[in-house]
Amino acid sequence: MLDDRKLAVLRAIVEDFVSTNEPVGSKALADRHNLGVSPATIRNDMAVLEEQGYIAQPHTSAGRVPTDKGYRLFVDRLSTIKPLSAPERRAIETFLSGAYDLDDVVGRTVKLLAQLTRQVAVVQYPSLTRSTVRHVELVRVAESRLLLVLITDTGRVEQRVIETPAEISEESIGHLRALLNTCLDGLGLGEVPTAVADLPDKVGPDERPVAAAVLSVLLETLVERHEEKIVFAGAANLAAVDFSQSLREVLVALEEQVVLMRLLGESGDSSTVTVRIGTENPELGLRSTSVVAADYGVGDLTLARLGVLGPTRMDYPSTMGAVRAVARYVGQILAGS
Amino acid sequence: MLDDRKLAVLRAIVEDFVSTNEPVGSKALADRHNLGVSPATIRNDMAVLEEQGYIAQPHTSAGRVPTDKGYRLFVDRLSTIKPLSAPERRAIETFLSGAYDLDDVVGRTVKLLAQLTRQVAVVQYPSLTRSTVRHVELVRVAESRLLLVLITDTGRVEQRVIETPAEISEESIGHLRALLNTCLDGLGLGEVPTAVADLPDKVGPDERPVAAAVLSVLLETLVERHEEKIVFAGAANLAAVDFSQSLREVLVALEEQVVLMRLLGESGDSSTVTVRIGTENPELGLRSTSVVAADYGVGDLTLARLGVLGPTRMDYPSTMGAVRAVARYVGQILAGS
DNA sequence: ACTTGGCACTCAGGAGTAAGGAGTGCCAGC
DNA sequence: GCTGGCACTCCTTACTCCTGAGTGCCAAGT
Repeated sequence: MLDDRKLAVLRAIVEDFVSTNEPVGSKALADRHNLGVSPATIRNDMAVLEEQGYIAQPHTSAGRVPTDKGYRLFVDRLSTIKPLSAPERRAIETFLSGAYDLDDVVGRTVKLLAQLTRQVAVVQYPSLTRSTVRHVELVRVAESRLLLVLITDTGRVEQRVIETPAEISEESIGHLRALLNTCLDGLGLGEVPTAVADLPDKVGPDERPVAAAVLSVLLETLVERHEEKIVFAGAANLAAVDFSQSLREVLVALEEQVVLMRLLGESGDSSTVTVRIGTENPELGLRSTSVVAADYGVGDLTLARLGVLGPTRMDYPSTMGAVRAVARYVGQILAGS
Repeated sequence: MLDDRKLAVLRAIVEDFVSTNEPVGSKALADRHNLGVSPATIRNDMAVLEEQGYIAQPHTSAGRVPTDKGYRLFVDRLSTIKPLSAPERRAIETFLSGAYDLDDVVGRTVKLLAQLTRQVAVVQYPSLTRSTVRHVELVRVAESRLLLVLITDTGRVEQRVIETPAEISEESIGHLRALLNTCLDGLGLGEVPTAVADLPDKVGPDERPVAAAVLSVLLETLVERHEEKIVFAGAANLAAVDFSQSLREVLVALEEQVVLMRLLGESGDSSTVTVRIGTENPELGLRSTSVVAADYGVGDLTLARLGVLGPTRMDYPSTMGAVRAVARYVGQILAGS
């Protein structure tokens, strides 16, 4: 249906439009790319491409602009992910390895990705549900107040205050702490609820109310934090490209955790980097943006996702390269800490 | 120099300009406010006000617009902070009291303030240096790895991993923990360094290297986290008002922690709410924005600052009211937790 | 059957012009 | 010292015209 030359024309249109941000015409194409044919021939090809919905013209006598469908074809078949340069890789590595806790890793990652792509970067915190328990700590902070600290293997630390129904001895706390740790050590957080279900039966009757209180807070922590945390950076980069009046809509969307969540989407099945273009996007108001996202994790374990949001008119090969590279390095950093 | 009527005229100009965003003329003033004089008289007053630098006209034959100096006079002498309505207060209270840890309090506060003022809200995390130690915890997470958890009275929890030079027994850890807590309990964080200086001398020779390692990490934590964390929300509100091309500059400034820091400024000496207008602002690129900020804290103790950033053309009385109210409620919430 | 040059046509965007109107400054009178 | 009147400024909007990039189509060439 579309021969090689027509595909080459489409690729050229995408590339030119991305770099110039202006509708590209047949003459310009013939000049800048050596396709070996005359503008008239290109015009014929363009007519076909337009008929098939890959390109469109803003108004009758203007050049052509890729449609979402056109970008899709470009991403799927006409481009390859562009790896970062060696200096860029080194820069990423040194910048990320300077981080000293999870917050810092995530914070640095999102800034880095924003800077690298000159777009808005979005990073999801490593999922709690897929981590395992490294340690549980109980600390008495007042007569009838405990602090529960939950440390996971991904470096995440959750803490919650527990109001106990009665005063408790240091002894009881020690007992409970030991019990919890033997019970939970190394368990996936998803398994915690079943593992601790019988905890109150294992302690003496005096300690039972306290154990129950601890338990309920522990479970609550797992549930409430299930709504994952997610951050973004680089909003200023939005102002650079011309988003006309929809800029506001984009900013609104960015400030809504739930929307960001949906934006990154589900873990991609086959390829490492997934791309969602324009109207493929679930959100209204983000119809003119694309999202390039990838999973990151330690080894085979996927922990969360990160990605980039920008105008549909973006440099996909480079952006995909940056996202993939950063995802990998974050995984490495997390594995090492 | 400026009689009462001229001040009234200035006030009217500020109010009208804030609500309409258009240069205000003498006729409109006479109509909308009943100043009891004719447009011609107002014109004479306006000429004086302009000569003194309180107002300016964008071009000959346009209405007048307040200058930074004019806003300053308005804020200082012509307006009073507008208290929030009872429903608003209730909404704040219920919304904030739903928070369950410090991160959540700060997160909710910044969103709330942004929504309330329809501008960009900025909240600084409670200062570590002014808090006191509530509890120090040492947890063994591996053979030669400790986790140091520092809990302050403001609910802030800092944790750091310590690589110990040698293996250590649970016993030693317990000893060190006890020592640290008796040493530090209730102390201001600023006093910690001197208080723990002689710690290695108090333990047995075997434990000395471990104690030293713990100590250095503890001090490091205090220092590194001194660079305060600060967050903002409501960037979308910027897009609503017309910032022309400087929007980008504002967004850039917002993403820079240091700039945000300077923006909130020093704790105000006399009044509760401080206002910095336009060029009074230290940052280039924020020349057309104003910052309304206030301290918040528990009781007499100032913990940090929060505020709002918006166009110089903002509703100062309402904004100041919102900032003051939110600051108070955050203090209450922190005191209660 | 495809490619090519030629040509008439379309239409967005900029320049130039004109009318309208809001607002001012000044002056003379009360 | 306030007020109405009046001439003047100049921004804003609307309208027109023109230019040029780009197209679609056709007939001729390979």
